[in-house]
Amino acid sequence: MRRTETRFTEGLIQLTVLLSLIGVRLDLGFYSNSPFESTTVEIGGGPDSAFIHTPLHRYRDIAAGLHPKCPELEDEFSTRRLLNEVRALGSPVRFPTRLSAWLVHLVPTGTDTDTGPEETRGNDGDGDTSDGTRGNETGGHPDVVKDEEEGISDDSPTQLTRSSALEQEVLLSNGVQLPPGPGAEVHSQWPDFLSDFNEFESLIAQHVPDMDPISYNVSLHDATVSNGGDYRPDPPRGGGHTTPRQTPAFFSLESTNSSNRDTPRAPGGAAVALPLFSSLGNGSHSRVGGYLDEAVFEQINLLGLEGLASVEEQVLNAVDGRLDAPWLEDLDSDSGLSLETESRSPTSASMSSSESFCEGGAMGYSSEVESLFSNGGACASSCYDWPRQSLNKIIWHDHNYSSRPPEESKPQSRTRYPKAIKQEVMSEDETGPEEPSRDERRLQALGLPFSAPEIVNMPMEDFLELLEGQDLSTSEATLLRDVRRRGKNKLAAQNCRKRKLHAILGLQAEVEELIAQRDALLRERTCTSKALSATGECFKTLSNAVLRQLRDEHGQTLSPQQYTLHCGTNGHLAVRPRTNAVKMNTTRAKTTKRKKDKKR
DNA sequence: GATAAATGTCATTCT
DNA sequence: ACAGAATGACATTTA
Repeated sequence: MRRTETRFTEGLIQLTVLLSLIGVRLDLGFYSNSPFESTTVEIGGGPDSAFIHTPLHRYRDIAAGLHPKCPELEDEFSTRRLLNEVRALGSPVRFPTRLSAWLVHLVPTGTDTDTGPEETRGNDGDGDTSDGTRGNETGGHPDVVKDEEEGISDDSPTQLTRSSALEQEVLLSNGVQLPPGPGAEVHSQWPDFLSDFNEFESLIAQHVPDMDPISYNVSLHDATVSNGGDYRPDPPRGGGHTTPRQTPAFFSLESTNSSNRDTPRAPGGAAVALPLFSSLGNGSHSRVGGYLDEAVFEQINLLGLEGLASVEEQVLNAVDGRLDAPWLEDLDSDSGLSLETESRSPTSASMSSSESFCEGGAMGYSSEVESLFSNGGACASSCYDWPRQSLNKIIWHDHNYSSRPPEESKPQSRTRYPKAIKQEVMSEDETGPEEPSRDERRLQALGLPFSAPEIVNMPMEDFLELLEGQDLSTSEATLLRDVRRRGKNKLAAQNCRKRKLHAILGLQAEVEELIAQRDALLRERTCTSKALSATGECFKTLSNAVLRQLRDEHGQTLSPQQYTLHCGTNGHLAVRPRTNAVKMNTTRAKTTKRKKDKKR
């Protein structure tokens, strides 16, 4: 019977928490790993009994984030603090790493291909020198490094100018010749592409660090580059290799029917290379290194095939999403989402109970909850309207529930309960001394020279001496024992209620925190999705532009409807017929679309 | 007087 | 064995 009651009541608390979450699972699992588990009284013996029968004061201690007897518990909160620090590092939406990639080489078709440019041969050589030059890619470009560090300024006009200048410099060093031709209008679009490519850069950046900035063999035997634009000066041929500061990484553009990738130049084909000037591998790796993996390339390939909105719109959406992302502020600010709850709770916990109570107790959880409402929990508070007033009203902090003299405990109780406050004011200031309790009256009736508080609080030894030395009758001794027992039980009941209240508040605050966290994660996901979509659109546009520059063996342009650029997981760019890709990706696209529809 | 909240008390379990 | 803490349930007090 007793066990059932305990299970029921504590189960109600859990149920309340779970219901409050509405979809958010409050995982109290870490409690089970807590050192408290060993001290938990396992009455039922069932698999969940360790949790169910955990006394409320243990929740209190856990919620406070610190337990004087179990400092190991801090490990669990240190994990949260670490998470907070990681999240404070920034948003995955804005990738600080600078990366520029563009088509540098226009290979004339026909006889010119036989005397192919130096970089075609040099591509192989670049691989030899890449290791030594790679580390200087960004080191030689303080501006780029600065962009990496600042991260947000890389789409500024000056950045584009710098990219163009750097591009020319590399071209000169590579001896790339760009004959003027009718493709000028296409080349003039490169700065725009590069600008739009900002989002895409970071995606490639995730893979390039592991790849030597070598020039991959150009095996585009079926593809050539059309005549280039005239916006770029003609660098001297045979310029040799790249300078140490600007080691380009060349992605191979290869048609899928190319049998030999390693062939420097396939017969009848032309070489084309995409130099990748990257600030990668310089220690200033993207701060979101873990966000992008191989799957991103698949996403890009998918996105590139899907009909998305215009590039400008996508980019603007991404930018807007970044600028309007309140979750960033949440992460940066000391919001309710802030995991500083753990860092502050110990502070309040370490505070003596007398401090927290005598000074009004408006700290610790109260401030945390207020911060939840004022900062982080905008959505949370709107969706889950916790009664703020009630929260503020009943949040108090007594991390020391042990027995104390009633002279100390009574004011606490009066502070907590308005009725008691009035009672105190009336009794002491207006109506004189407080009315004696029933036990007090009984003691007075017996003529015993001890007050009830004295009997309750005196040491057991003194109490026993009192019983023996006063020559009391059995009933009198029983009365004294009862008075002492009731008095102690009264204090215990008060402490128990405080603990229970505090535990509920702790769980309530935890729920608030989790709701705010969920809200932030949802916003983060939205922003990331926008950024990914924009990146895919950029990639699509850039791919189309690249394909328009290419020619097959018949001198025909590669139609973007027929071919597509494919990002390999190793960083390779390959030209592939679209039919296979469409077939292969259609299923994935449908799956993705179904998922999106489900979310809507 | 009814009601809800606060508080006290009892029974029980556990340390 | 006993004191005392903890706590659910119920009783009492109070506004």
